[in-house]
Amino acid sequence: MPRVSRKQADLNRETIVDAATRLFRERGLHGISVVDVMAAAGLTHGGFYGHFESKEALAKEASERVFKEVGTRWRERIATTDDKATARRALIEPYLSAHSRDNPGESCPVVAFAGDMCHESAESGLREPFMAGLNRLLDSFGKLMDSEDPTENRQQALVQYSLMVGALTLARATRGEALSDEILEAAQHFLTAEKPEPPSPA
Amino acid sequence: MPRVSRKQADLNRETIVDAATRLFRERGLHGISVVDVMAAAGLTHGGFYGHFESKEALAKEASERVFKEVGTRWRERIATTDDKATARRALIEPYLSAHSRDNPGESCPVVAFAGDMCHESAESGLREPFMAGLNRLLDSFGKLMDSEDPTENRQQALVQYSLMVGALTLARATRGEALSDEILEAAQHFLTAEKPEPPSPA
DNA sequence: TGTACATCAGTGAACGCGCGTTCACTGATGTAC
DNA sequence: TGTACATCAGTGAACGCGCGTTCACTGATGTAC
Repeated sequence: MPRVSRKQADLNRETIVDAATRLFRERGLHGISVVDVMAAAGLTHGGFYGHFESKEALAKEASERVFKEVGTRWRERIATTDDKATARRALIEPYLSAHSRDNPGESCPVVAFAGDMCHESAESGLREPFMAGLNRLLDSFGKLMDSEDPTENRQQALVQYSLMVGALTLARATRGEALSDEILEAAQHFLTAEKPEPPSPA
Repeated sequence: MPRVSRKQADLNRETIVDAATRLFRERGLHGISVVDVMAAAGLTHGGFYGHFESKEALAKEASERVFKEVGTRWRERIATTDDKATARRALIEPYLSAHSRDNPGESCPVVAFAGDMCHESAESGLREPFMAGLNRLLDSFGKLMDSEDPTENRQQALVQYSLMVGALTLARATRGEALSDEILEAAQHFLTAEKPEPPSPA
C-alpha cells in the first residue's frame, strides 16, 4: 500500500530505527541486512533509501539512539538513591544479570558493538557515536566510585567497567554452559561486595 | 603450477591453517573469505576444498590450533618462575600491552572470538573448541591465584580474566584514542599491583 | 635404472545465492482552486 | 466544502558484486613394469 501520510512515514522511520537498535545489538553491526531491518519494521526493503542514505547511515543513527537511551537509563537508575554504593549496585546488578546476557537487543551497546568496532576502519562513521557514548557512560559511572582522589577514581571506573564488559561478553559467548552463570556471579559478587574502604588508605 | 608433491601439499595445508589462525583473529570469524585465506597462503581459492570440507571446518581447525598454541605459550610463561605473583605478571603484562592490542592476529583467541561467538548458533562447530580452549586457559590461570580456598581461587580467576578480556576488548575498540592506553594501564596496574592479600576491590 | 602411464594438487571459470542499492511503478495523500 | 491533479511513501523487480562452493582442466608427481 503505497503513499502513507507524512505523519505515518515519520512513524515508520522511527520504527525502522527502533528495530535497528535492537537487531544491531542482537546480531552485530554486520549481522543484519536491510531486508531484515525493514521486515522487522513491517515494511519491504525498497522504501529504505527514502529514509536513509545508506545502511551505514542507519547504523550510525541507531547507534546514537541506543547510546542515548542507555545513558538515560543509567542516569535514572543512579537517581533512585543518594548513596554511591547503592547506585552502583543499581547499575551493576541488572548489567550482570541473566536477563541482560540473554537479551542483548535491550542491553549495553558497548558490549554489543565492541567486538565489531575492533574491525571497523578508522574512518568509519560508527566510531564517533561509539566513542562519545562510551565516554558518557564512563563519566556517569566514575561519579559512583568511592575514592577522593580523581585519578584513582578514574582508574576504578575503568577497571570496574572493563570487568563488567568482559564478564558480560564472556557470559554471552559461553551461554548455555555452567561457566556462563559462574562468570556473572563472580563478577557481580566482586563488584558489589561490601568493601572495607578503597585499598589505598588501608 | 598444478600437482605439487604430497609433502608440499601437506606443507600448503599447514600454511593455510596458519594464515587462518592469524586472519580469523584479525578480522573475526566472518570477516575473511576463502579467497583471502588462500591468497594469504600464496595459493588460489580453487584448491581449498581439496584440503577442507568447508570454510567452517577450517575455522574450527584454526580455532583448535590457536587455542593450543596460546595454551602452550601461557604454560611457558608460567614455567619461567616458581612465584605465583611473578608468573601472573608474566601473563598479564604482555596480555594487556599495546603490542597485544595492536596485533590481534597473534593474541588471545578468546578476545578475538568472544564477540562473534555470541552470535554463533548453539550447534555451531566453533563453540566446542572455544569452550574447551577457554576452560583450559581459565584452569591455567586459576593455578596462579593466591587464595587457599578453591572456591575463592576460582572466583578470583574468573574476575581477573574477565577484566583482562574486557580491558583488551575495549582498548582495541578505542584504538587511536587516549582512552585506549588509559584502559590498558588501569587494568594492568590493578591486576599487578602488590596486594596485601586477596584482591581488594578497587 | 628408465619408461609409460595413472594420479591428483592446484588453477581459474562458473554456479547459485544473498547482499546493498536503484528504479519504474502505484495509488493514497496533500494541495490548489 | 468539493474537485482535480501533482506529489511522493512504499512496492517489488532488477542491478552488480562478492561470497562459498563446484568442476573441467593441466601437468608434475608417483608408481608399475
